[in-house]
Amino acid sequence: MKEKFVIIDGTSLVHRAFYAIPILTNREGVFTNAVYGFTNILLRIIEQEEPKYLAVAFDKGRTTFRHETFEDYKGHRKPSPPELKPQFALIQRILEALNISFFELENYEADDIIGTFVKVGENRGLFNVVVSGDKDTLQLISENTVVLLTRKGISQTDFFNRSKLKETYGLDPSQMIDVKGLMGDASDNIPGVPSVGEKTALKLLQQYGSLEAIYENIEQVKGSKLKDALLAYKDQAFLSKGLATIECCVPMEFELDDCLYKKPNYSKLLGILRELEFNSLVGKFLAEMKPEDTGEPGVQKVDIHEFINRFDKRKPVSMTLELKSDQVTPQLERGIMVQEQLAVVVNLSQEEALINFLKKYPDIKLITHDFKDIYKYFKQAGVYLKSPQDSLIAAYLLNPTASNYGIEELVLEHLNRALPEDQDHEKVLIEKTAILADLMSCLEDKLQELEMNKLYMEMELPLIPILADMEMAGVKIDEKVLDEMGQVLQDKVISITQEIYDIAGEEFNINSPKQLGVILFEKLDLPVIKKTKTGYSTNAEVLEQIAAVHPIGEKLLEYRQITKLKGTYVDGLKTLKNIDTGKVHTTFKQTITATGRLSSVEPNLQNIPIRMEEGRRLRKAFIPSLHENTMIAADYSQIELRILAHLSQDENLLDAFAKGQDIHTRTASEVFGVPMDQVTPAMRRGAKAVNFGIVYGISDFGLSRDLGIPRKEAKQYIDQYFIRYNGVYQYIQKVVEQARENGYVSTLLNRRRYLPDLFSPNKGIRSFGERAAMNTPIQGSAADIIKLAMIKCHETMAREELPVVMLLQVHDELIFECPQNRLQEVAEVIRYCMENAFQLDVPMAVEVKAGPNWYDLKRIL
DNA sequence: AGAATCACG
DNA sequence: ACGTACGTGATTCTG
Repeated sequence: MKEKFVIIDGTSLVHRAFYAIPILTNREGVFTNAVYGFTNILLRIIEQEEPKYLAVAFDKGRTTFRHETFEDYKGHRKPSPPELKPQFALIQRILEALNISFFELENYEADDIIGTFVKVGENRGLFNVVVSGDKDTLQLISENTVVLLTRKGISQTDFFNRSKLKETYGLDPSQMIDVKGLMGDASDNIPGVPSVGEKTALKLLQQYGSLEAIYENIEQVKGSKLKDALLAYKDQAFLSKGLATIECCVPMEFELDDCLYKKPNYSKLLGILRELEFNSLVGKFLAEMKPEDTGEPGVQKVDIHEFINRFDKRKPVSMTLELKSDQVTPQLERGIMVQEQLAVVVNLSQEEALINFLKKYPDIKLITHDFKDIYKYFKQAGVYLKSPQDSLIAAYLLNPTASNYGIEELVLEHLNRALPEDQDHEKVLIEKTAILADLMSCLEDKLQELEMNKLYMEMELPLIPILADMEMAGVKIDEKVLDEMGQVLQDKVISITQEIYDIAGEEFNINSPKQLGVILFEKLDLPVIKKTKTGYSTNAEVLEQIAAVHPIGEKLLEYRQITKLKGTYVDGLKTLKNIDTGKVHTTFKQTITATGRLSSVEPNLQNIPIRMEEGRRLRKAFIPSLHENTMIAADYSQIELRILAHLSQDENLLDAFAKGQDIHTRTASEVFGVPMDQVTPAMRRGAKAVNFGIVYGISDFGLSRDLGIPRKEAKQYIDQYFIRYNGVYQYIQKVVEQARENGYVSTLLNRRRYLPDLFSPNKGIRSFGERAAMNTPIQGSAADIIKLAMIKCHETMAREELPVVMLLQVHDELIFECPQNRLQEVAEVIRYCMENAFQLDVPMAVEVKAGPNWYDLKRIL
């Protein structure tokens, strides 16, 4: 078996890939479709052919013509789309990382380099495999050279050797250039003989053998038109043949050994693949990597006692815990601690030693990845940990829109290094824990550089135990309230279901938008108002319009409302209520949102109904955990518009807040040009929608939809708003402009969000990025401020030893419970902390309410 | 797994 | 002439 030399036509494969793969960009807006397609076909060929030697050739420079003779056709090669040039650069980086040699030579085409390699390969007795999308390369076929031709697209290749070529075209390899000479090649700007296509060219050559022979026997050629064409374009035919001939001795220094196929440089490769977001390829290479490829120094595994004896209490300890998660009492499955070369694995049987160790050294500097769980575990065991570092939080701050904050991914991204793959789960855990120290110091450096250290150290880190305490505290649920509501709702569901079936004249699954669509728009023949990707839209907006013309609309709206309440809230809350505590213990996620807000899951307590009275009553089920306690809800009034006033320094907006005016009434007065005392409720409603729109990154379409007014009118509102609040207009322009310059936007406390969408070629996506650029500084700054308020509340309450528990955060409000007899005192502290969390150029107003449950709340401050 | 829908700020 | 409000999570249906 001869050794294989695989020679790849990089240029033609990249072009094929570009057209075959749908547009693809990474989150920085870089086009990657050709890179992706090319890399995939390259890897597939390597896998399939197992080459000993491998080389990739590219065109370079003005390569339109091999021989600069053809005056009439001195045109240009079809220009590459502008997106393709950067992709070539990326591909060359990938090839470098793969340790694959690639070649390009000024003024030569890839074909010529390939021809030269084939010749070298033949001389050395190798078996050559040429891979190309270009039929020109078929001329290189010989006993020891075959060609793999990509078919339409790139997903498949056709194999050509001598006999396959004969079978397909009835010709020998050397005759392929004669074919080109006759028929030409538009994509290569080879003219050929006009009116001669593939069929005619093949027929002529099968008959006569070569271009020369055809002209020697030109009188015998059948068809006078064909004969005339051949004679008229004789010179052009021979020139075309010359153009199609691949040169086999380009002047290039080249050692075959340079092309030896080697293993990739994994860390470099994974770095690039990560950057391009080729996650499936990242996975593929992670899987094939061997531990020795990373050069990771080993750590020494010792038992917990030896660890305690040998560790240095001044130096940080990395820790990861595997916990069976229960919000209140997490169970330890395995714990790992690493300090420099020292590692320990703790299982359940040594739990006590672990806890005692941290009891003894509670101030030890911990490096963690998700400290909240660790804090909760030790708190439950009676140990209050301090001074942590948290690589999860740090990584989130560096890029809040990442999809994955796993240790492996972060190590790849930030350290440009891959963790070893290992079957042994424990080894992997030790490796992951060991690398946290390196990862953390890298993340800290980056935070420092972006001036985000304060945000990290003084806001997000101190927030972790506060969130943990809230989760562990939980909110007491009065199940009787839920049961009663559940029963009422259940009865209603049954009767409404029946009514809907009666109107529809048949039974169907009302929960299925698809089936519902058929009933509404086909059976009942109601007007189709809106369509979704998959069919008819049946959302509330549509149903409301149907309700105006048909009784089924009203019923469906009611059905939706009731089943939502029953399913998501009544039943959902009941299943998530903890049997031991009688409470629901939500989990606050600190690393989910793009803007810096928290999110709440299992259950989500940030979306308990309030807007509709029927749903709002659910809040009666949320009660204080002790009889003597009362619920407190403190919310910021108009925090986002106040932040807008601060950020934009708009005189009108600043003035409105300085005077303590109702902001929507003031806006109505400005937009509709009437005095404040003549603003009607309808005007105020319109102004409120405009204010919302401003915060969201306004469009006339959105506003018109929200208010149910013509788009033109909505546009007038917006124009008028921007005339009256010109500072806001200037600010929004500036934010978007700077976002485009920097690629990111920032909040008051320097939280950052990158916005690659701003650079999308897709206009829709781009406008989306622009609206996000407008909204994020506002929403994100509000998130900053309430987080500061939480810290300030927590600190003050601890210092003053107030008997109050923080239960929930709902974006602009905080929920607490405290003994009824301390209510006034506690409420004052809450309001003070919230109003003074951060100094804006407008006053901050906080409303405090209290009551026996989350529903019956009365204003007390 | 993704789409559709709807609950919240 | 497009397609659009910003940020989330839970449930249900469907391919």
